[in-house]
Amino acid sequence: MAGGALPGFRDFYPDEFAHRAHITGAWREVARRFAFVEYDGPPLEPLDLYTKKSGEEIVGQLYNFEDKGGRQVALRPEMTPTFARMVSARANALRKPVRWFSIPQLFRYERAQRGRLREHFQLNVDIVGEPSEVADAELLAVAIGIMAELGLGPADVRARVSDRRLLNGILAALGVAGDALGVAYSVLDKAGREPEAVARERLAKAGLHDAGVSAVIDLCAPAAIDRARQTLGSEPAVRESLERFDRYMTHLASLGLSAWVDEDLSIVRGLDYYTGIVFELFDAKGELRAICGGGRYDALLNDLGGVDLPALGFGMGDVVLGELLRERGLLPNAVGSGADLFVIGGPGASADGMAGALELVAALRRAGLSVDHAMSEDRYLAQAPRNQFESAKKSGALAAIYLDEGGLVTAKGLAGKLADAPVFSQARDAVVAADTTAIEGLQAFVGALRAAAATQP
RNA sequence: GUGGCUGUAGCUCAACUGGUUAGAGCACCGGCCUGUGGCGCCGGGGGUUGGGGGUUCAAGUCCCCUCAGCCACCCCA
Repeated sequence: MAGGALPGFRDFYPDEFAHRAHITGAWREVARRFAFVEYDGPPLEPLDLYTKKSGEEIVGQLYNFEDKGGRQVALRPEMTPTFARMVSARANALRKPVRWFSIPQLFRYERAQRGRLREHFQLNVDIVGEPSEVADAELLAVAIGIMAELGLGPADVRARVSDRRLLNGILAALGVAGDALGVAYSVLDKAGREPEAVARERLAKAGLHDAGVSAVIDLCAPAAIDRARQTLGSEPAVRESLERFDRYMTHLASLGLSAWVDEDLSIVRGLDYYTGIVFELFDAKGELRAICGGGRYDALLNDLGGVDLPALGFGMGDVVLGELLRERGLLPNAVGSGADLFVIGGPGASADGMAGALELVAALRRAGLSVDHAMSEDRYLAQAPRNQFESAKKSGALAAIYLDEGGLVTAKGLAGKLADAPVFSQARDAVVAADTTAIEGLQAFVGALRAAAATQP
């Protein structure tokens, strides 16, 4: 279809926006529960904020252009450089540890695919100034807490954890060095996605002998860390990292997260700025891309902002997570307007005409209620009542309200059958005059309907 | 950036080997059954069949280009 959104960009119709709000709402709620505070930065940044550290080749992945002032700019592809700048600028003034989160919309100029668009929303959660592995456990607890908040369990989502320092120690103990080191990282990163034979060939080509090749291949297995505990525990290069990693696992257990977590040395995380414990969240079936990834990057703030503070964080996108929730039927159903009340005509409608309806609408809204109505004199005064009820019902409103006989306004619930529909009447003049008792009565009536609707499937 | 598959109303799909003004259900709008029973009935709007070019008496149907989507690479978020 012509005239749609740009490739890789999404239109959020109300139904889709409700899904997005469901996800971002869970992000905010859990971040708040973990005592993180929200920040944001500009969506458009100087291009060199991203090229300075990553080199010119990253420009191919950026949504960049020259602005009218001749500046080279880019839509932000990630939040970390902005975050690093903001923290660095006030590093001395900020109370440590810093615990911040943000929900930026990020952009990349890449070919769109499933789970991978040119734009997405990504929760960023970061901790700065805390070297203890308790902070690492806390960080993963946030990510898992979000999964639980959205209705996902350990059978749906797995957290895979590793430690770059531990991996480095193990590789050193195995005698992997030089060119082979980079290849070993690549092989681990691609574990399960490339044939073992190809991996072996690449390792051999990098100068490893058969025993070394097999040793690296074995690291891809889930039990690799356990094996290292037994065979390499006494190696000085490994022991310290192993002890730290074990403390981390103990903290996760104390936080009640053991059921979610798998040790897995093949979690390397693409970019090499990670320096310690790293993790990723995947759907348990392994069909989708990673839901979330993060870890410790103790050197990055120094590199980007010139401030030497330990830091760790993760990013969690809305696209893959949304797909998983959709598959599991965990996204909220579509709703109508969600209005509390829909004003329609009634026996008393003709007496006061449209003015009577609008005065009632205005009074109800001043009382804080959400109010919809037909916005047409024809429909209000002339349309058959049953059709007006039909319209009110289709709008998604909880109740219809109309000018009744005897100077009353009557509200009638729209869910279920007529015989069961709750009814509530008040003197019209009292409602329009904002009489406290009348308004509170209506609010209580609406509140009861809302509570009843919330228990429906 | 490379390769493969797909592209008909808002959605799900029809249209025999190319053959009259491209149909249906759902959704939407209006009306009716003089107060809604997740009903019913009548009517309506909406597609230059993704776009462009070509072959043909005739193209949604065949060919080419292009755009978009999906998938696999690449890369990562």
